[in-house]
Amino acid sequence: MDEKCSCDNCELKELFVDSLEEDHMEAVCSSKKEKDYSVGEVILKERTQIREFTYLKSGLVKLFRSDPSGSEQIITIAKPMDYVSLLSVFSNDEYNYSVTALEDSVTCSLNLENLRMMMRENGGLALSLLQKMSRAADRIILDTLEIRKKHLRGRVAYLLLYFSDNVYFSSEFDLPLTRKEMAEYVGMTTENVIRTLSEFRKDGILKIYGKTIQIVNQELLRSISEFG
Amino acid sequence: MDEKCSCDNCELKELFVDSLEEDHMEAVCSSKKEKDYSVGEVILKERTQIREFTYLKSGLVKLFRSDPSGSEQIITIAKPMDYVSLLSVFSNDEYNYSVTALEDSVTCSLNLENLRMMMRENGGLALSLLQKMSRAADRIILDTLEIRKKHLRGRVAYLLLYFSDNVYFSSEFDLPLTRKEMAEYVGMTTENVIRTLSEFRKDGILKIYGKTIQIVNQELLRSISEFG
DNA sequence: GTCATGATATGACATTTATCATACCGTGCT
DNA sequence: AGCACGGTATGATAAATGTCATATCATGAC
Repeated sequence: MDEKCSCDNCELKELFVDSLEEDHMEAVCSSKKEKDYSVGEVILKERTQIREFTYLKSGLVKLFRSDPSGSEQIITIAKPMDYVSLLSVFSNDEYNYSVTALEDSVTCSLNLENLRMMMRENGGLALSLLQKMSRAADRIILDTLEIRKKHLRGRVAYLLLYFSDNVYFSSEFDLPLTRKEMAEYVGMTTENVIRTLSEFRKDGILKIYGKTIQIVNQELLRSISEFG
Repeated sequence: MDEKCSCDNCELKELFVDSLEEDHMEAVCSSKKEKDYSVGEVILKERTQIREFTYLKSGLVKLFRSDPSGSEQIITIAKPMDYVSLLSVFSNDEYNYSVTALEDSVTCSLNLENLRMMMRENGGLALSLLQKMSRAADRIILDTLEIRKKHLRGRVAYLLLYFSDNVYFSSEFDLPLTRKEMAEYVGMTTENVIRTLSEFRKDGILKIYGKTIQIVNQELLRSISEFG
């Protein structure tokens, strides 16, 4: 909750900047709600009313669905600008997925009705937003298909490379997920995630110190991800 | 290819009707291209330039991706109003999926640049379209997660019920997919699709006459789909 | 510090699923 | 008619994956 207007250093501003006149920008800025979350906190919960359009300013989050039986499926891991609500904000009354923070995160929310109104008045804004959200949905669909094609080793490799290439930009990083969550993301059991990581370690592909992963043989990991 | 304006009986018209003034509606109508496809024909091909916004007026299509290795993954089966291009039209230069007709189908295409322009000028249209496309993308994501949770029997049951409940509205229908395509959709092998169908027949759940399926024990099929 | 708890780890085993071989059937082609 | 071809079908077997049991380790609560 920031009283002053902090939109100037918000990455989402680029969407609005060409689209909105100054006075509208003021309106956006004054109605927005910024919130801080620490690791593990729930950002939003499935089956609750959608009243806001939420996007991620900083941090890392997981989107997931939970079963009556208690099991969870992770839909995607999203970083800033990957997560600008999801499509359902414009087609559903209730969220059909939950979001929790994997790292300390900051979100910013706009009143959904206001945003709809702005979009109606300003097609350029609508189009920009559509494009952003399309990219996110596209990535989810393609990633899911990609993962489904692979065997266990390929799935784990894919996930590790995702973090290395797209989130941390380093061959060494701290996993933001537990082994269980990794399993929920790529659709396998916790034991098999652990086993596969151990195999990679034994094969000299990784060094593992608890949650810290160091990718030693990137070539090999990449070829396992693509097919192995 | 229709010379006269046939938009009056197009289901998509509802999107435009409240949004566009008469003269714009004329523009849409005159620039649109309607095309007929018969079973098996390619409607669009992945890795080709996106120049049009395409939606399905009638028929049934499959969206799929193909591998260098030759294997195909079906992303979704879509009927009219399920398929209004896909999100990528607004975020990509090239299609990342192909579409072919499972039944005789009619598509209608608008020039994408024109549509963009209309959306920029008319936020209401943009918002309506966003909503339609959101629903489609949402369904793909949720279906994929749903299918991933299930075992073979559950997957086949789910697929059969999809056709019965959402496409043909009858307990007896002709499968628009080969067994191989069913396998490509739900992520299993052709042999196992066939085997599972045979099991269902032996268990008295289905009657099978080639491509014609009759669901005899719907209760049981439904419980297998949910979990069994 | 001790305890409880959940995460990580590994092995043995059961189950599920894929692969390979083979056969049959229908359709279109000549 | 005869043939080639792709779809359907089934069984035997191999491979991949899940389940269950158990152990260790780290962490936070008290």
